Amino acid sequence: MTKKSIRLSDIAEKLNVSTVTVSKALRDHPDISYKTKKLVNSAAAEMGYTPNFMARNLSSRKTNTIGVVVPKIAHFFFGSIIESIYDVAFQNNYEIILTVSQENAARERQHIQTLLSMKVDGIIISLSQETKDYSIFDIVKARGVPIVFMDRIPQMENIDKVYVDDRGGSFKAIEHAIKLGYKKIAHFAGYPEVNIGQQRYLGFEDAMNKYNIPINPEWIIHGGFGETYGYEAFMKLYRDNNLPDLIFTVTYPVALGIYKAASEVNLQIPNDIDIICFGDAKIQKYLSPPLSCVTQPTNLIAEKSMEILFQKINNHDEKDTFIETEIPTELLLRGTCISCSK
Amino acid sequence: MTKKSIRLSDIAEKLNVSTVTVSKALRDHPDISYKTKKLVNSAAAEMGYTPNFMARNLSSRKTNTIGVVVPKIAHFFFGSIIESIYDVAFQNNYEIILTVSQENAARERQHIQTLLSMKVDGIIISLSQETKDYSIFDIVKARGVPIVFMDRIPQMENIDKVYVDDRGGSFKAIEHAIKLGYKKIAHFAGYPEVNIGQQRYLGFEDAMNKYNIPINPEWIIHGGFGETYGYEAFMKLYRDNNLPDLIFTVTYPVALGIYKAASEVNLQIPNDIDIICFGDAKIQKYLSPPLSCVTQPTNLIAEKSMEILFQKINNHDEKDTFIETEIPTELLLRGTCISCSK
DNA sequence: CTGAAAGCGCTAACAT
DNA sequence: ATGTTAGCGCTTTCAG
Repeated sequence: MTKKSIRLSDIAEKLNVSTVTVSKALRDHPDISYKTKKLVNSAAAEMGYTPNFMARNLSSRKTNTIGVVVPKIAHFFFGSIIESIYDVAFQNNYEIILTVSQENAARERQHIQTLLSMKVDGIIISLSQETKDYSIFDIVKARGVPIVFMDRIPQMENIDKVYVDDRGGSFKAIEHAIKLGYKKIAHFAGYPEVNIGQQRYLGFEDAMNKYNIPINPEWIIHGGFGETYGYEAFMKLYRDNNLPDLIFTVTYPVALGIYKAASEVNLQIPNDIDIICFGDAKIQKYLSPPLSCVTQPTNLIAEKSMEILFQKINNHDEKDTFIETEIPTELLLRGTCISCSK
Repeated sequence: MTKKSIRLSDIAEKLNVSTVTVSKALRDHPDISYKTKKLVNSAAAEMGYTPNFMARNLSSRKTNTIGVVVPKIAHFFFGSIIESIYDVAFQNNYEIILTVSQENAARERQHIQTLLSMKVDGIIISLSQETKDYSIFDIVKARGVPIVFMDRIPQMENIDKVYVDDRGGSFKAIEHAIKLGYKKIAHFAGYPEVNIGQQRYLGFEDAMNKYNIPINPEWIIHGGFGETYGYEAFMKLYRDNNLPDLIFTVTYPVALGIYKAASEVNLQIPNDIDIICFGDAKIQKYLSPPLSCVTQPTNLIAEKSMEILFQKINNHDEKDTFIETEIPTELLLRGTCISCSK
């Protein structure tokens, strides 16, 4: 069994003061004299005192803890975002309770319940790709727990959200490609029900329309956000002998799938088939050729989300104003989509 | 302010029973009749009851929570391990408190303190690369909190640990290379103070010695575990006009740095310079050529660590037996180190 | 099978 | 500047 740890009262007894004095001294409360504080602190250090968060939180009703819900971890985008969130939390003396939905809506719901049980001070969430039922968010709201939606956001009114300029970023990529001379452009579009799938498609459409390039419906392929989908979608077009000149993918793993497929059927990137994707990952620069993309500044997404959350946690008067932040993207050209050989 | 949530006593009052009855019913305690349980459960659901973890844990002295400390998140190896840990935890109804040391020893220490404060039932840790002071682990031990060391383990006696067969894996890789005909083999060896650096070096040495191949000290380069180090170490050898035929790297990011450097100076992999690395990452198969490696089965590492931890949490009698598990590795040959053109 | 009493370790509010 | 009282919401005895 876990050994009994030192309590406030143990220190108090030893010093012949009350527990309240110790409690206040340890928290640097102005009530307490410098001398007493020093005494208490050294006794605490000497005795190896560690505060009990459960007790502290129960009586203070403040946990200094933020709950985070993400669909995945072992993925560059979410990995980077989580790392930034941890950095910001650490700087502000907050702890993170990280939960992973594994793209599963039921699990996501359960995690949110747990976070409420844990009395987190606020929640940051990026939705699973199958989340349709938003009722849990009403519960969160009813509890008065601030929640910020990040990147994968629900179609709801009156929420705080941070997302990248998916539509504008896609537009930039396609416009660039068109100016290069590309006309036969396919889009591997992920799930249209998820906001990022939808918005990125719209950006694609905007650009095609602006330059009066017809969209070939056979070249708009829906599926997921992963490598397998990219691989298979490519193979289908290849088998049908219906390959475009350029493929714009909704995420970089989808592009990775195409790299694999192209190499298997001995097609050269970027000459035989060119690619550009949405989403930045360090590994792209090690690919051959290095993959060009629309960047998603993960650190900005994380920092902005945390900033909004802290604001909501600290100013409860602002309960009825909602903050919506769009993070700008940039076109990052590497070894693909830099010229058109067609 | 966070709204007041439903309490046990609210349900009790409504049902005209005691809070104890409600508490027991909700936890499916055998004391309570089926009829009462049903009544309580439906009332709880209807009223939107969420248990308060703080209160529950404070009185029960069990948190069903495991603390995890890792050096990084946005890294394939740790990302995968963490994901597996979350899976196992979820299946066993445990929560994870994940903390990130960012390879910083002071931060790591502070995180461990926090986990103790949070009264986690157990800890799983992979050390930062600069951790030298092990005294905090004595505190953990004194508190009676089970702790399992994983992959990056300290040089301590009487601890539970899980690690991959670094030495044997390295040996396998180098032996394979030698049999291919390679003799001029360099090793980018990371930090020799960290166990993985040390063991992987020893495996390299074992193989070289077994086949009587002299080790060129200029080709043993120490540094870190990241891309920059790989890049710079390679560039140094290149500038000195002192390149080997094959480089064995301590991690895959180091190999990535070499890919980048080689491409900059127009050297072809694997013909001009061949590579093999320790550590598997999905992206390796998308490199050109696909990078061969010694695998580290992340799921096994995670599962085994959790298994040991649960065992320690549940059987406190086994306090003085320590479990040491070595996870076997395999050689995964892709596009490098598959023939020797020298 | 049910409930009354006590307390987990801490902090907030109110004295002194 | 320090202490007293009360209570956070729950579970654990132990009595009925």
